[in-house]
Amino acid sequence: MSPRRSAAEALRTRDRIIDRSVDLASLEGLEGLTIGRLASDLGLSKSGLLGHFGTKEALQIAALRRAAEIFNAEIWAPAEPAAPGLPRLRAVCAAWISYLEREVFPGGCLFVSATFEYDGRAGAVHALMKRQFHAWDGRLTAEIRAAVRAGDLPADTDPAQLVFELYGVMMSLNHTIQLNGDRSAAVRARRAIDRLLAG
Amino acid sequence: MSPRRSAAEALRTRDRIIDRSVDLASLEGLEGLTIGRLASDLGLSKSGLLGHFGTKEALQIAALRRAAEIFNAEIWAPAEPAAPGLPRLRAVCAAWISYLEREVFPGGCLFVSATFEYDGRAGAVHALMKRQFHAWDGRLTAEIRAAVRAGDLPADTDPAQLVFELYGVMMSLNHTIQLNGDRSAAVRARRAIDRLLAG
DNA sequence: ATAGCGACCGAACGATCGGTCGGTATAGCG
DNA sequence: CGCTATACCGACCGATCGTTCGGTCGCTAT
Repeated sequence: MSPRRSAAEALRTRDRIIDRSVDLASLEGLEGLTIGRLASDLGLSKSGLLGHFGTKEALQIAALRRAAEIFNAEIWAPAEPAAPGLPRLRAVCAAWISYLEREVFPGGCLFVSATFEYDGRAGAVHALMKRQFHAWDGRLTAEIRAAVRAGDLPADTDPAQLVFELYGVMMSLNHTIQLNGDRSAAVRARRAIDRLLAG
Repeated sequence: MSPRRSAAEALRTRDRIIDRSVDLASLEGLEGLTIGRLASDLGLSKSGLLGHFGTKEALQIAALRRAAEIFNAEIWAPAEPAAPGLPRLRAVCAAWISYLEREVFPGGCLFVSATFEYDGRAGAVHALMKRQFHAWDGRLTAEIRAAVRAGDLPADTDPAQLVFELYGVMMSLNHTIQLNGDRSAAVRARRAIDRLLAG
């Protein structure tokens, strides 16, 4: 049926596969993502699709990387113009809540579901996820420290403690939106963040 | 090989199946729980095992119910003797943190993973989970209201807001323990709770 | 003593899983 | 133009999924 595509078109095909993988994985989980379903959704054969990645694990990793790019574009990039420290921290949290509220991923934040799906299992997916969370920990911690230096947060602030609580708010928001379909929980998240970041 | 067991032994068999299901589901997810794996773990045939429940969905529901019993026994029962309101609320949170710290379920709180696994899907499992969360919401809300009436929490406390933030702390704790194996995060959870419940 | 219930087994079902293989047709390069 | 690299397909693999079926055998009630 479909003959060979040009290199440029092949890249677009690969792109479409990853995009659809991210959406499907957010709905069904990274493990529930199946090659057959994905192929039929995109009008490809399983073998043609898998040719782009080799293994399912490689596809999962590609999806996770793409999700990280989207996350960065949604949360960190908009906050970039803000001044380091508390202003940027506030911008990050606002973008984060908005990202959950708008359901950028149809089944909720892919990292939240993936971390609870893969926290126990070993393997490349687990390792990559751990690295990604660690990177975000680092970025958040850096901003918190800057805010403390600037006097915008109390001097005795424990960055790890604050990061821990920030994650909690975001996970609870993701949970409420996805389980109960209650997007208005975003106002509760904003209130919680306001209290956490009050100087 | 194994002949028929008496009715009492059959109940014990059913019990063993459910117990093992809860553990497996906390590690692999309610969907990753497979009949074949479960049967071979317990030295049963797939058909003999499934005969107790009929369908996989019924087994998942039995596992979820059992998990709820354990959760109640771990979190609510120990807090029962405490006075209604803030004392009981503190007891509940302490037991909750301890339950996560001790990893009562080997793969972390089954409800946390299950809610992120099933929040999108329709079906009996989703419905049951939603009901269970709703029940806990109600219990927590009742204690919070009692604490407000007793003057142990500020009069302008929004119970739904507090429940939202309590869930966040527990989810973040579960995440940290399971992804990073860092049980010491329990001290961060206790600090966060102390601040949330400070009069 | 015996009939029947039911817990359990072993074999098999169709479906689907991730993955392999050989072939085909074209795009890009010489 | 011809050559090669490769994007893709269709057929197929063994394994495993949840589920069904017929049969066996011990417990229990008569």
